Amino acid sequence: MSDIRRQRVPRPVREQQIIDAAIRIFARRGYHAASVDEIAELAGISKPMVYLYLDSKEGLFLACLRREAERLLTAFRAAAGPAHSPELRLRAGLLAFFTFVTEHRDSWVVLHRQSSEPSPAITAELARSRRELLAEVTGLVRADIAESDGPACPEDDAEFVAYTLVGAADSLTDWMALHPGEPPERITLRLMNMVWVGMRNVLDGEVWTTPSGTP
Amino acid sequence: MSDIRRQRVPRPVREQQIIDAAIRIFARRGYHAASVDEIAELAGISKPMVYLYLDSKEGLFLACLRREAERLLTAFRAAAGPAHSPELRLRAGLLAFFTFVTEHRDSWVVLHRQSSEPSPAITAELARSRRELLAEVTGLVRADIAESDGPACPEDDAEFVAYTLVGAADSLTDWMALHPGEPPERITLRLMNMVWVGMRNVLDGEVWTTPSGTP
DNA sequence: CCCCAACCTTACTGGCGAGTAAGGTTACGT
DNA sequence: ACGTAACCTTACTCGCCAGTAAGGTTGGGG
Repeated sequence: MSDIRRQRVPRPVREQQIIDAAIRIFARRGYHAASVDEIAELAGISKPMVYLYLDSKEGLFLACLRREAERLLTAFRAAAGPAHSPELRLRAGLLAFFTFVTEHRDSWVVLHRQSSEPSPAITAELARSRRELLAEVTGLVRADIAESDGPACPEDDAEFVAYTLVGAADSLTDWMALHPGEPPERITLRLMNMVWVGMRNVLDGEVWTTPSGTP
Repeated sequence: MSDIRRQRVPRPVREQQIIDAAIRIFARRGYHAASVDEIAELAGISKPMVYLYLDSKEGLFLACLRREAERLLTAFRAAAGPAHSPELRLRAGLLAFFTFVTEHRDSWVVLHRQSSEPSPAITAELARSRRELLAEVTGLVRADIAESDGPACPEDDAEFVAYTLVGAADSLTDWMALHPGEPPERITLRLMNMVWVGMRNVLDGEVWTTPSGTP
């Protein structure tokens, strides 16, 4: 009848379309529950194409992981690189992160919310991308120590702070979903506000005293 | 040969054994990849028993969810309840949380690291348990506002802080796995240190100025 | 002693989904 | 024009796993 046959498309383009579709489905269903048929259908293609271009379900997932990890890290570095003080770099990095997640929610889910271990290769790639993001943040925190205090930076305290920041940011991702109006700028602002002062406390060694109002 | 026949055991006990096993497997493999056979085997029992006692795979998962959510919340409330100031209550709550996660890592994974949506009932239960934990933390934060400032507490700022805290704590769970020596007390201390001062900033309304060293 | 209820098993079915075999169609270079 | 390589499909196989049917064992109350 209506001769809308499926458009023929060159391989690199098709690959990206498949990966786009895969990210949506993997994010919705999780790795195991996602079916290659469904991904193929969303990509407007039939299943064997997926296997021809990406080898296997695992290969497809790895391709998603690699592409999105690259994107996020690039965005983060591009934002945090040029700023002048460590504080401003961290701010810019966080803003880039929240912007990225706002625009690519599914990517973040695929990258960071996968508890199970589908296969060694996937576990490794997942670990790698997380490590790289953490390393980036840890670097910023370290830079801050170096600049302000000088010596005696406590070994893993920078890492501790980085974990706290990344975890907070991840969780705030959910908060954003509940408050669609909030712009990434405001969230960044509040988080910086909340965390910047305290970071110094931790990095200078703990000084917590049982506090204010003990009746 | 050796006549170690499987012990006969009353129903309520067996149910708990099955749930224990299920939590381990669900945490390791995720909901979909976990097989009921494997759970049954780990529980020292055959598959039909699982269906007899827990109805279905979904029912089994729900039972895990309910039992562990209950445990965690109870531990949290028991710790946070008796302390005197909001600050001490929060500290005690966090300590209880880190202690719980140290002792029941799998439970936390099952409760909080499930991105996919296996079924409406599971999604609902998962959402419920998270909401309750968040509500508990939000309550502590609110109480703090009320005590110190008085009026004009910003609507969702308490919620914002709660999300930050829970996310940070969750992420620090991974950090703990990397540093097996660290006792929950030290982690709690550092987190309080890092976050307590800044919380006030956020709750009093944002006051962030582009900072210190702008060359 | 003997029976019934609670406990437990082996041995199936049925469907879903990863991966594949075999071949059809269009663009493009010559 | 026409062949060939790139693009794409229909129609399977095969294994895994949720869920079930049918029946075996044991202890404790009459």
